[in-house]
Amino acid sequence: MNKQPKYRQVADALRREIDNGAYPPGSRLPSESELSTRFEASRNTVRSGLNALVSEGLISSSQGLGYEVRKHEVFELNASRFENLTFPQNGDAYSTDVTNAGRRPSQTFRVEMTPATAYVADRLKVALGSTTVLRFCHRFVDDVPWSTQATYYPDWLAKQAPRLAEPGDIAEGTTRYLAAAGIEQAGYFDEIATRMPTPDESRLLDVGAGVPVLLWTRTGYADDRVIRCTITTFRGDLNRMNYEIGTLPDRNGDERP
Amino acid sequence: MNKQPKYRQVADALRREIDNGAYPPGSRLPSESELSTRFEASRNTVRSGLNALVSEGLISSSQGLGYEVRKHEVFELNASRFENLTFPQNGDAYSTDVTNAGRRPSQTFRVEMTPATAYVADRLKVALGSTTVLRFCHRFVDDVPWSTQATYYPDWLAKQAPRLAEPGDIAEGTTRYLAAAGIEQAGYFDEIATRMPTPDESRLLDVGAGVPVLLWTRTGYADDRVIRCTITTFRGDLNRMNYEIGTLPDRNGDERP
DNA sequence: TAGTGGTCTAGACCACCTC
DNA sequence: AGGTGGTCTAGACCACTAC
Repeated sequence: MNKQPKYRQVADALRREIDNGAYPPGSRLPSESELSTRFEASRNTVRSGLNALVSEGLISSSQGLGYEVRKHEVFELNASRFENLTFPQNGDAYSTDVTNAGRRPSQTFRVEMTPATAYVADRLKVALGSTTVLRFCHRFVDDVPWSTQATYYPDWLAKQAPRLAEPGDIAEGTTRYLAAAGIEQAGYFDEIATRMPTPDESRLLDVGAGVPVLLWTRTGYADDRVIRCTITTFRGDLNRMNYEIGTLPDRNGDERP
Repeated sequence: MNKQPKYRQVADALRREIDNGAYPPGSRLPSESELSTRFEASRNTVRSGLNALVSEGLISSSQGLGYEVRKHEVFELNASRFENLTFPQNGDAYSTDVTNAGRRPSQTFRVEMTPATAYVADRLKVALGSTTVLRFCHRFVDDVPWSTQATYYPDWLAKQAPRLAEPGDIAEGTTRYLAAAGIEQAGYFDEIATRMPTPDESRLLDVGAGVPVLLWTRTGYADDRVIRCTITTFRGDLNRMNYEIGTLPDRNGDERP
C-alpha cells in the first residue's frame, strides 16, 4: 500500500476537480475552513495542499478573497518575423503586435550607462565591467505587466551612433537608425531559457509563486562584430515564442478563428 | 515602516548569503533547528522561509540529508541546426550532441497508436480523436532524466510510410526514412513555452518544486501538408535552446573555453 | 462585522540517512 | 542512536475584502 500524505490527497483531489471542469478558470474554490471540514484535516494541512497547487501555477490566492483557478491566455510572439532582416517592419514591433491583437500596449522607458555584467560582457565581447549603454523597457498589455526588455550596446557603437545614449525614443527604430549610421545587423543568435523569477522580477512582472519566467537573449551581429544584446524577460504564463524556419504554407490568420 | 513577515526575512537573509557565495552551489545549509535558533523563530516559520527558496529553485531538500544549494549546469540545444534542412546530420542528433559534450546519453523508446488530443489535432490538421502514430522517447544524460519527446504522425502518412508504426528504431533516422519515401520536410514551425510541471511530468523528469519545464513543439511541413508534430518537454533547469538566424561569425567552440 | 486568507507558535510523531 | 527533514494538529492573532 502506497499511502499518500493527507495534504497531497487534498491537492490531488482538488486538481482532479479543476481538470474535470468542476471549478472552471476564473472560479473560486471553497474556503479553507470548508475544505478543512470536507477532508477532515486541520486548516494547516489543507493550506499545504492548496500551496502545492499554487506552486504548480494552477490556482492563486488573495487575502480576503479566497483561492481562484487561474485563467491562461497566451500572447504569441513570432521571433523569426519579429525583426525580419529582409522585410523590416515600420516602427515598434511590440506595439504593432499588441495592437493587432486588439489589446492596448503601454511601456515605460529609460536609458542609462551601466557596467557590463558577466553575462552581457560575454555576449558583447567586451571586458567585464566596461561601460555599455542600456535601453530598458517595462512593458504592459492592458495595464498588466507583461515583460521587461533590456538592450545593451557596446561603448564603441554608442560613440559611432550617439543617439543611442540619449534619453529619448528613437522614432524610426534603433535598427533603422543604426542601419542609417552604416551598422547593418546581418544576423542574430537567440538563446531561450526558463527559471523561477527572482524577487526583483516578481515585483516588476507582478507574478506570484508558480509562474516561471521565459528568458530570451538576442545577440545581434554586423559582420564579425557584436552590436547589441537584448534580454527579454516574459511572464511565462502569458507568452509563447514562435520560430518559422524553411518553407511553410500560408497561415494567414487561419489559426485564429 | 514596511515590516516583512518573519519567514520572508529568513528567506531574504539566506538568499543573500547564497548569492554572496557564503553557501556555494552544492553546499549544505544549516539545519532547520539551527536556523530556528539563529532567527529566533519557530521551526515552522523557518520551514516557510526555506520553502520559499525551494519554490524559487534556489535550494532543494531531502529527508535525512538537509537543504542543499542547487547547482546549475545547462545543456544547450541548437534548434536551428538540430535538424538542418541543408546539412542533415547522420543518425540521432540528440545522442551526437550529448556525446560531443562528453556525457553519456541513454533513452527508452516506445511506439503506439493513439487518438489525437486537441493540441495535436490542431497542429496536425486532423480531426480531434483521430488515430495518430506516437513515437515516444524518454531521455537521460548520465542517468539523470533530461527530457521527453513525443512525435505524432498523421494516419495518412503512416499508411504511406509503414515503418513509422513499427515498434523498432528507424536506423537511418525518421527524417531520412521519410525523405526516401518521397516525403521531404520543407520547413517547420516551432513554439516555445514554459510552465510548472504536471505531476506526471514531475515524475518522468524527476523534478521537485521550483523547477519549470521548457516546452518545445515543432510542427513539420512538406509542401502544404503537415507531416508531424514533435513535443519535447525539457527540465528547465538543465536546458537552453538556441537559434541562429541570418549571417553569424564563426563561433567554433570559442565560446566554451 | 463577518468571513477570508496570512502569519506564527509549540509540540508531537514519522521516515530517512549516517554512524 | 541521534540527527535530519516530512507531516499534522490546535489554537492564536493579524490583514484584507465585502457588505
